[in-house]
Amino acid sequence: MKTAQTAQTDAAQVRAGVRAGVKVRTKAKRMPREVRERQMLDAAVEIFARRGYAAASMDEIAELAGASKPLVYLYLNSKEDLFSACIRRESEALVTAVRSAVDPEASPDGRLWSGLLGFFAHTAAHPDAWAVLHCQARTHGEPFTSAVCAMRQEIIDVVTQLITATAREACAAEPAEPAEREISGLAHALVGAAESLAAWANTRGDAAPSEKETAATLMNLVWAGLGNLMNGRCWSATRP
Amino acid sequence: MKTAQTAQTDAAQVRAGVRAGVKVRTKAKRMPREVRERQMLDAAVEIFARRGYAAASMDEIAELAGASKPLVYLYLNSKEDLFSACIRRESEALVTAVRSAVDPEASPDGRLWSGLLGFFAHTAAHPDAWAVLHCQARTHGEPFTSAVCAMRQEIIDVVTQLITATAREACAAEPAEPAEREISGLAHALVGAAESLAAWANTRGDAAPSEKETAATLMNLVWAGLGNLMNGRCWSATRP
Amino acid sequence: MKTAQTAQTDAAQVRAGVRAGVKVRTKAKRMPREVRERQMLDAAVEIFARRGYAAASMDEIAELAGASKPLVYLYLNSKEDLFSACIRRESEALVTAVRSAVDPEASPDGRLWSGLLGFFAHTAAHPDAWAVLHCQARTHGEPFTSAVCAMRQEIIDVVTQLITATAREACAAEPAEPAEREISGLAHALVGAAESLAAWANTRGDAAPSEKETAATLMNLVWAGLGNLMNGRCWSATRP
Amino acid sequence: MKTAQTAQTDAAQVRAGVRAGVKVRTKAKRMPREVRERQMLDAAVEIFARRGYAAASMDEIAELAGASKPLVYLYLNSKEDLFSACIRRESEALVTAVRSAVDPEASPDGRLWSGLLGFFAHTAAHPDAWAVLHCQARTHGEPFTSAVCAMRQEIIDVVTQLITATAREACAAEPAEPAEREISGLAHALVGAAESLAAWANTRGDAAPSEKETAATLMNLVWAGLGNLMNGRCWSATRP
DNA sequence: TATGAATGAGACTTCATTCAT
DNA sequence: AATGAATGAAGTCTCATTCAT
Repeated sequence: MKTAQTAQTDAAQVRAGVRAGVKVRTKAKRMPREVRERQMLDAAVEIFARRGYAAASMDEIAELAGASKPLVYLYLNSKEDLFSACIRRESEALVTAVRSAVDPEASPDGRLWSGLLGFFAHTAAHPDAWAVLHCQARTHGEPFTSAVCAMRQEIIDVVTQLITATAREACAAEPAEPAEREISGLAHALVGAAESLAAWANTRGDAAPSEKETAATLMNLVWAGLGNLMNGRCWSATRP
Repeated sequence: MKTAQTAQTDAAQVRAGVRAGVKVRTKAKRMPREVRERQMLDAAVEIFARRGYAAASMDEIAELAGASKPLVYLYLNSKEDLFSACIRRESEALVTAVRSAVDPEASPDGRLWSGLLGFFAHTAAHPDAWAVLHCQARTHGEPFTSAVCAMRQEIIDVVTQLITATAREACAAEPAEPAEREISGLAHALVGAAESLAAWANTRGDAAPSEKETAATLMNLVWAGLGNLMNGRCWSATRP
Repeated sequence: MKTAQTAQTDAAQVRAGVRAGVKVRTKAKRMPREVRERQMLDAAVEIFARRGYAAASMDEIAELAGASKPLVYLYLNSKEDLFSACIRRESEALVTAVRSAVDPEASPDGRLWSGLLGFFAHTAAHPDAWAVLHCQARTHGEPFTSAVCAMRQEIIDVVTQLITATAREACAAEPAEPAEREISGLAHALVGAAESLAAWANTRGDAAPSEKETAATLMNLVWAGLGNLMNGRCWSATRP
Repeated sequence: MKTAQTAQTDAAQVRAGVRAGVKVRTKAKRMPREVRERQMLDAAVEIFARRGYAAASMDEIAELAGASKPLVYLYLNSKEDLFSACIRRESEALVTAVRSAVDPEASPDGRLWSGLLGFFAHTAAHPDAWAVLHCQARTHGEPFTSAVCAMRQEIIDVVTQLITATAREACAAEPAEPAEREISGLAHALVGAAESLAAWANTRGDAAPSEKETAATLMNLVWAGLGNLMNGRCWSATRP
C-alpha cells in the first residue's frame, strides 16, 4: 500500500504541474503495469465516489491516474470492468479489515465492539471506497450488485458469529438461544445500521465523529436489546 | 395520492397503447397543466429510481409521461429542476405519511412503534420514491444536495422526535438528554437497520416475516438501548 | 426520384458552400423527415461506395447529407442500420430496373438482351449503388450478406426464366432440355459474369464502355454456348 | 508454398498454445527475419480477408503472427505497406500457379481449359489470398490501387492470353482479333462467372458438382461464343 | 532480435436542450 | 397547449503508431 500511496502522490504532483501549464518532464513515464494499475484503481475509486458511476468520466479518471485513456482501457478493459475491479479490491480490503479487527481474546461484547470499531475505522479511513461500495455499487445493474452482496454476506457472517457467541455466553445458564432466523435478522439489522451510520459519519465532513464515537453510538443502541433478547425478554407491541 | 395513482394508471394505458402500435386517439392531448405535471413527476420518479439521476434520460421520461420533450421542458425547465421537483414532492409525501401515522394517544414507545410502522408502510408502498430520496438524492452535487438536505432533515427529524419523546418520558425525572448529534446518529442507524431488515425479509420468499414481525424485531433490538441511553446508562468499552 | 435528385443537388450546393467557408444561410433547415432521410441515404451510398463500410465515417455522411450527426442517428439508428437501409433501397431499385427492362414481346434472345441491357444501364447509372451492393455488402457480416443474397436470388430467378424460355423455343422440335441443375448453374454463371462486367465497366472512368457495348460483350460470349447447350452439343474436355 | 504452409502451421500451433494458456516456450523467439516475415504475411492475409482492410487490426495480425506489434512495424513499416506486401506476394503466387498450369502442348481450348483449372484450383486452395486480391484490394484508395493494379492486370493478362491464343488458332486464316478492351471485358466476365459458379457449387452441399464439372459447365457456356468472336461472328441485337 | 509501455486522433453514439410551427 | 425537427457537446472505446529498453 505504501508504494501505491507514494505513486499516487507523484501522480498528483504531476497533475498539478500539468494543470498549471508547466510542462512537467517528471511525467513519471514507463512504470510497471502493476503500479499503474493501482494508480488507476485509486483514481477510479475517487472519481466514482465523487461523481457516481454514470456521471464519472473515463477522461477524468485517466487524468487523475496520470495516464492516458487508452492505457486505462488496455489495462482495465471497460468502464464496467474498471468499476468491478474497484468493488473487488475495496470489498476485500474492507472484509479483511473487519476480520482482523476482531480481538479473539476479548469478552463477547468486546469482540463485537472491536469488530464495529474496525468497520468504522476502515470506512472512515477510506470514505471514497465506502461511498463506492455503499452508494454506487448497489444502485447499478447486475455485475456489481452481486459482487457487493457477496462482500456484505461475508460481513454478516462475521457479525452473526459475534452475536451468537455473545448470546451463548450471556446466558450460559439457560440458553434461551433464539431461533436461527431471528439471529439472522438481527445481524442484518445490525449491519444495516452500521452501514448507514458509516455513510452518515462520512458525510459530516466538518464535525465527523470519531470511529470510536460512532461505534459507541451503535453499541449503546443495540447492546441492551441484544442482552434482553438472549434472556428471552421481548418488547411487545401490546405491552403498554 | 389517489389522484396521482389514477393519473399514473392513465399514463400507463397510453403508453401500452403506443407500444402496441395502436394509434391511440386517447393520447389525451390538451389536458390541464396540473395533470400533465403530475404525470411527468410520476414518470420522472420511476425513471430516476430505475436508472439513477445521471443515467436517466429525458427522452425516456417524456415518453413514459406520454408527453413530448419540449413540453417537459416548458413545465419543468431542466433535468435538474425536474429532479428537485421530484424530491420536493416525495419528501413531503413521506413526511406527511409518517406524521399522520403516529398515534398521539399512545405511550412513548407505542408512538415510536406506530411512526416506524408508518414509515415502513410508506416506503414499501412507494419504493421508487424512497429510492430517489435515499439513494439518488444524496449522491449528486450541489444543486440537489441543498434541495434535498432540508427535506431529508425533516424526515430524520420526525424519527428524532419520536426517539426524543420516548426518552423524555422514560426518564422524566432527570432528562439526561443526549447531544443532538448522537440522536441524529441514532436515527440514521435506525433507518439503516430498518432498510436492511426489509431487504432481508424480502429475499426470504418461503418464510418471509410479516411487516409487523420485522418491525418487532427492530424494536426488540433497539428499544432497550434507547431507554438506557435516555437514562444516561451507557455501554462502555472498558466495562468487561 | 426526381425529388430526391433535386434535394441531393441542393445538399451538394450547401456543402460546396460550407466547404468553401461561406456561411451559407441556405442551410435548408427544417425539411420533412422523408426528404431528409432520402438525402441521408443518398449521402451514405456515396460515402460507403467511396470509402468502404468500415472506413466510412458517420461524420462525413452527415456532412454530405447536410445534416448533423445526431439527426442521422435519430432517423437511422446506427451505422449498421444505415447500411442495411442503403442495401434495401438499392437492391429494390436494381431488381425493379431489371424486371421492368425485359421486353415481354421480344424473341427469346431479345428478352435476355433487354434484361442485360437494363442491368447494365442501371448499374452504370448508379455506380455507387452498385459498388455498395457488389463490393461492400458481400464482404461484411450477416445482416448485410443475406439482404444482398435475397436480391441476387431474385435476379437469378429472372435470368433462369429467360434462359429456360430461350431453351424451350430454341429447340422446340426436340426439347433436349438440360437438367434443372445445369440451368441453375448457367444462370449463376451468367449473373456472375454480368456482375463482374458491370464492376469492371464502372471502374474504367475514362473510357467506360456504354451499357450496350457491355451487354453485347456478354451476349457474344454466352449466346452461342447457350444455343449449343440447348441442342445437346457440349464441349468436352477430352474432345481434342 | 510448402515452406509457407509449414510456417503457417507453426504459427497456428504457437497460437493454440497461447490460447490454451500453456506458456509455450516454443514461442519461438529469435527466428530468422525471413521466417518471421512470412508468418506475418500469412497472418495478415488471413485477417485482411476475414475483416477487410479497414476493419483489420494490427493487434490481431501481430497476435496471429505470434510476434509483438513493434516487430511487425520494424519489418513491414505500416499497415499500408503490409497490405501491399500481401498483395504482391499473393499476386505472384497466383500468376505463377496459373502459368504453370497451362499445358503448352495442348490444343487451344485445351490450354484455356487447363489454365482455368489451374486458376480455380489455386483460388480454391487459397481463398483468403483470393479474397484479398479480388475483394479488398480493389476497393481501397490510392496507395493500394496502384500497388494492386499492375498485379491484377497480370492475372487478367494470363487469362487474356489464353483466350487470345484460343482465338488466334481457331481462325488462323483471318484473325479478326477483337479490340483489347473487349478481351479484357471477356476476361472479367469469365472470372466473374467462374466465381459465381464456384460459390453456387459450394452451397449445394448434397449434390455439389465436382470441380471439373463446374469448369465444364463454364466451358460449355463460353467456348462456342469465344470461337465465334474470334471468327468475327457476333450476336447482334437486331438479328431476330 | 524483440517487446512492454504509452498515446494522439478519431470512431460511433447519446443526451440535454432549443427553435419554429 | 403541444410538437416535429434539429444540434453542440460530451462520452466510451479502438487503432495505428512510437519510445525506451
